[in-house]
Amino acid sequence: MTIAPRRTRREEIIEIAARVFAKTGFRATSLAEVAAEVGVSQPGLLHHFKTKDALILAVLQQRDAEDEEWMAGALDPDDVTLETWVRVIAERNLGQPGLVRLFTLTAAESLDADHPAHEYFSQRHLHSRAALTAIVRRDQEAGRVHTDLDPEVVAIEVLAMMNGLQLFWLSAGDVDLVGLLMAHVRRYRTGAA
Amino acid sequence: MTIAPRRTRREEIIEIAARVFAKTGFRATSLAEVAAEVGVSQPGLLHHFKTKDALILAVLQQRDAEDEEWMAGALDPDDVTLETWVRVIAERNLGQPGLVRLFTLTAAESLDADHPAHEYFSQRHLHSRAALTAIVRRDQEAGRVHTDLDPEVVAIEVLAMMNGLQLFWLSAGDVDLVGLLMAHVRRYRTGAA
DNA sequence: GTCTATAGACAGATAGAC
DNA sequence: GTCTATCTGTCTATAGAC
Repeated sequence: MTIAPRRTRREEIIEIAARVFAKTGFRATSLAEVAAEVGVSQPGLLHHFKTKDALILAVLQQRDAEDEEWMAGALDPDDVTLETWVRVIAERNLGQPGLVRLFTLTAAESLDADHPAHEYFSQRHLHSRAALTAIVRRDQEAGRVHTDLDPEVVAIEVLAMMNGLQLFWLSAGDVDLVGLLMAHVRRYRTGAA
Repeated sequence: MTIAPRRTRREEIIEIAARVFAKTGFRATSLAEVAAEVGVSQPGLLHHFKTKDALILAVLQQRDAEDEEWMAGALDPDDVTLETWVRVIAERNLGQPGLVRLFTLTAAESLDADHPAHEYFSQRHLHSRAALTAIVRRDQEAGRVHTDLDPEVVAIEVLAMMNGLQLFWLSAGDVDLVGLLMAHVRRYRTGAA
């Protein structure tokens, strides 16, 4: 007899906190707001996360873990190309503006060295760049991407474009996130104009 | 006999507030922090700006006014090209990481409709896109940029790339902001690979 | 595991003296 | 134009009952 996969209160808090932090960021959001959304008292919330800092870190790590799990299901690691990688992420983000906003806002906030997620985002940026560089390099070896391009440059360009377009997309609503990204990425293709 | 251009207290406050808001953003920064840096009491600061909201708006508008004035001196409006426009802005930003951070952080914060600068940044984004689109269109007419590209798409791509690269540049320090931007923009050139 | 109560610090804004 | 004093509200975190 299997036990039904019941969502723990901790998981529930993380999910709701992600939504609330996405609106006003970490620093300007009070634990009381999160607690009210969850339906517990504010000290009740602190029973599950000792400090506010611990909560935002748990939120970010949980989201990364879910993304990683989802990516593993959506893409065969041996078969990832720059174009498939970008498409899969962009299409997923399209349906989750709240999460995009959480990361856009928290990444900017965390530029401050005193921010609890400062180190987290520094590492995240470096890790993203390295991971995408590896994908680009393999595309070049397979003849899919121009070999006279520096793979590290392509990687940072693509990531910058994703972040930058997301800000406009969140701001305006007339932005074709997936279309613009794919059009951009196609220009790295061998044989592109 | 000319009167020496004396900096008013109001201007001094705006300049210092820009620096303080750049570190922790608008919402998480207290008026007391700004006042302490200026060297006045917190009510003394509110004598010059009735509310905190009024202060951030004054800061942003002042910075825009200074940028516009500086641009007018650096570029002949009849002679601006995509490449010169991007180079001039990127090289200026290189020497003002604090201001770049102020706009990066405040733009993200202001995605919230309740933020005092929400409308300001919405308009700013639209205005930037329109202005750069016009420059690209003129480049196309002069044969400097591929005519099979949509000028609105080029404009939003370039702005997204600028914003995105600035975030990495602020985060990591190993990012060649000007070099990466110019390399990107050159790909729109007629005759580019 | 969740609550009430509260400590202790800090917020933005106002009143009124000088 | 700048100050001190203060109002009123909010914040994170803790203590301790149930």
